[in-house]
Amino acid sequence: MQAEARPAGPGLRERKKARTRAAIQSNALRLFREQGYEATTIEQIIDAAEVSETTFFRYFPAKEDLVLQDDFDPAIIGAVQEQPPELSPIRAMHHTFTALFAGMTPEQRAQQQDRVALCLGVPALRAAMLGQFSLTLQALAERLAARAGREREDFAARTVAGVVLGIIMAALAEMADHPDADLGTLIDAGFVHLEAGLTL
Amino acid sequence: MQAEARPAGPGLRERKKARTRAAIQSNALRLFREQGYEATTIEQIIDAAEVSETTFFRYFPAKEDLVLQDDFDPAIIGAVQEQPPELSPIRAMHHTFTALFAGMTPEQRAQQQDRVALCLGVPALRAAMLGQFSLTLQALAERLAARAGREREDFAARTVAGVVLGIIMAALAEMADHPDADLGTLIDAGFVHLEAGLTL
Amino acid sequence: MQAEARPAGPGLRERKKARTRAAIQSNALRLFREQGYEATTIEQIIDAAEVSETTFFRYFPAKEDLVLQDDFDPAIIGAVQEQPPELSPIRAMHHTFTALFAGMTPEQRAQQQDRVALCLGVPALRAAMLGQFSLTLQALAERLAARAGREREDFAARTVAGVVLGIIMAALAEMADHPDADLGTLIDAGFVHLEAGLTL
Amino acid sequence: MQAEARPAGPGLRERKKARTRAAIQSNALRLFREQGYEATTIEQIIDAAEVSETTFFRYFPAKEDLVLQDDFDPAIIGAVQEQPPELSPIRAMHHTFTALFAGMTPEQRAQQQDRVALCLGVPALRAAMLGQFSLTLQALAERLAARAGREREDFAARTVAGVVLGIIMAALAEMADHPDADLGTLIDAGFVHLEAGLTL
DNA sequence: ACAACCGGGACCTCCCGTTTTT
DNA sequence: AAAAACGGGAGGTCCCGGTTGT
Repeated sequence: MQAEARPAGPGLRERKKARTRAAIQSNALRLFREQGYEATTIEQIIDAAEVSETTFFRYFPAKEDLVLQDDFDPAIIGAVQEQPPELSPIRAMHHTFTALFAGMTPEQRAQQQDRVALCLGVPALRAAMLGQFSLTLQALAERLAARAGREREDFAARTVAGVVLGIIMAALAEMADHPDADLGTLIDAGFVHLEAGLTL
Repeated sequence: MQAEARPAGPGLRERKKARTRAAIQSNALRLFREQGYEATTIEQIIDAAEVSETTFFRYFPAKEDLVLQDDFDPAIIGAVQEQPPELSPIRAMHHTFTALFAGMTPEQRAQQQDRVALCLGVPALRAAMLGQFSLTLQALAERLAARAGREREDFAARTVAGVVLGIIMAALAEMADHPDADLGTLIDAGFVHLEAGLTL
Repeated sequence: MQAEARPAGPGLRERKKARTRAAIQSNALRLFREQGYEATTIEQIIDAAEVSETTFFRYFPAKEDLVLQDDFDPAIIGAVQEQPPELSPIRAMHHTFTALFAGMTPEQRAQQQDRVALCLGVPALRAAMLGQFSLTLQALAERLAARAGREREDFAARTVAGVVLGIIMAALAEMADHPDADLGTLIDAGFVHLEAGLTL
Repeated sequence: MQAEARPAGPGLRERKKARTRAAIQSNALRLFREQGYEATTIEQIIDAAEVSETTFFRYFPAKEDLVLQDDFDPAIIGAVQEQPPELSPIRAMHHTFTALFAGMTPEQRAQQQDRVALCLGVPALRAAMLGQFSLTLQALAERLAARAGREREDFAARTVAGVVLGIIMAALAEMADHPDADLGTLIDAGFVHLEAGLTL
């Protein structure tokens, strides 16, 4: 009827669709992270998102479509933004992680320790965690590229992001052997080693 | 056991097994190329390779192993040994990859390109491939530690190995956007960038 | 058109409903012919007919209701009418097809050849084409019965119609092996053979 | 090795397969009769036959195959062989069907009646059944050609086969209107009419 | 009123571990 | 010991009835 009632935004229908879609995808990505892609069933996803199987397949015709667009855990990304722009990429990342771990409460720290131990112990979870790395790499590379005024797909930025994730992988590998080590300390040591030239 | 009976190569039985294995895998990769990974059924593969289902599952416990079980990781490990001990770890790894890609036949190169494209395109394979990375990391770290006279679980060696894998991950991420890029060239560029200080 | 107000015929609303109904059904039958019954989804039909799903189900509560009343290709039927009544049924049908193919332009001929080749090549289409035969048989039998002054459901008329369709099936089967053969020639040869007693 | 151990019959495996297959099909047809085709679910069938869903679909890739996969076509082909070679093709086919229907037990007759009624009533089955006709035509034509010392793809033989199938189609069309008519009688009448010149 | 959306359930395919037959 | 058959369970498509938004 009246024109000004719904001035700009999409109708209620559109918003509801977007919410449904987001609910499905975010729950799915969370489950993938927790259990792995293969280990997560559609049924678990629809239970978590509280939609029917039919609705699920209407939004995502195949399971893999859930992964193709990325959401992504923004904690690291956010912290990168905070670093002063004059820092070199590696130093910026080093500071990022230092700040990140310094800012964690003991409970968070303990929880993280648990989660890491869990992930390392269960092969499916380990694979899932690593599987997430490609998303993280891409998101991190984009932030680093933006920070340096480069384009999104810059390969140099990807290399930096890859090296950072490599350090995290090394730290995780170390924790598999020493479950009581501190992740933050290991990552810090990795950066130190990197900045010292990776000699042995 | 007896040494002089079959003096040099592997025995006839070994060779036959290798042939069967190669027949299955090459037919599978061809079908994957022609029809896609998901669209190819195990039945088509065993028909093409003329083996029974039982035999198939003996050689490849899961479908994804057809793509993932590679001769690449052992090849890397082996090539590391060949590098002169005075090279720094990173330079040694850089040379290792240069030599590895230089030594590949065009067919091997093409096959690798196919496998990488396959893995990047299929979420299940991508997750599985990254899952392999933790094994590669461990094996590589052990070789680097041995080379430097350090103990197996040395964290510094793991950091180096992690950084190397990070460069590979960056190269793979790049190939997801540019499928026709050459993996060897990308990895080389990654090392160059690393050795130049990872600036942006 | 209409003489005074709306004297006898159905009102505008009725006519519009009939048009909608016909649009849905004719599109559906066309798609069934082209792709087969099972292979055609309701969504394709409503897209083709440009109606909503709701409307569709109002007119046809179930998919199979689309088939129960028939439309039917009237070219052959029309041509049967033209034959002089003193011809025997088989001779009349023979002449019908001779006239039909003689009256075709080269383009029509080529197009028909293409369509036949297409249908024969795709199993779903072949089944769909044969599926139409029962409708054709019924329509043809009715015309032949009317022509002979018999009732609609006369079994003898159905037998004649069935035999005619049998000849067409034989011609189609022949074309599956010889794609460049001429359909009209084959059908003519079939009739000649039939009239000669079907000896071998 | 030893010859007399398993002299003639098929191995235990084959017999078991045949039993499984028969158990599935007979239970399915019984349920179809009791409840109708669409109203019967696969789950009910596998419960009745005590097999798993997987096994069910191994034997019958689609639900409609339960009705269509018939022993009828091979039976026709076999019976053609038995006819004395001096009979004309049409008379031979006529005798074939006469013998075929005469040789059926009342149960077989009833089962056939059921299957025909089923096929005629369900659009999906009707289309699929007619799709089978092209296979039957080809097989029949080959037998007729062999019988007359002609080559496999002989067009005259195909015409005879087509005409025979045309008579069957006419009989089926008749049964759609008169479900209690006897198929054998109708086919016989069709042949009689054909041999009398198809007049009306 | 009318379209869009959602939900339930059937059908069907595939992978892969287990059991049976040869 | 090799092959075949079986079983369980997940993914994915479709039909169609009921509800909700416009």
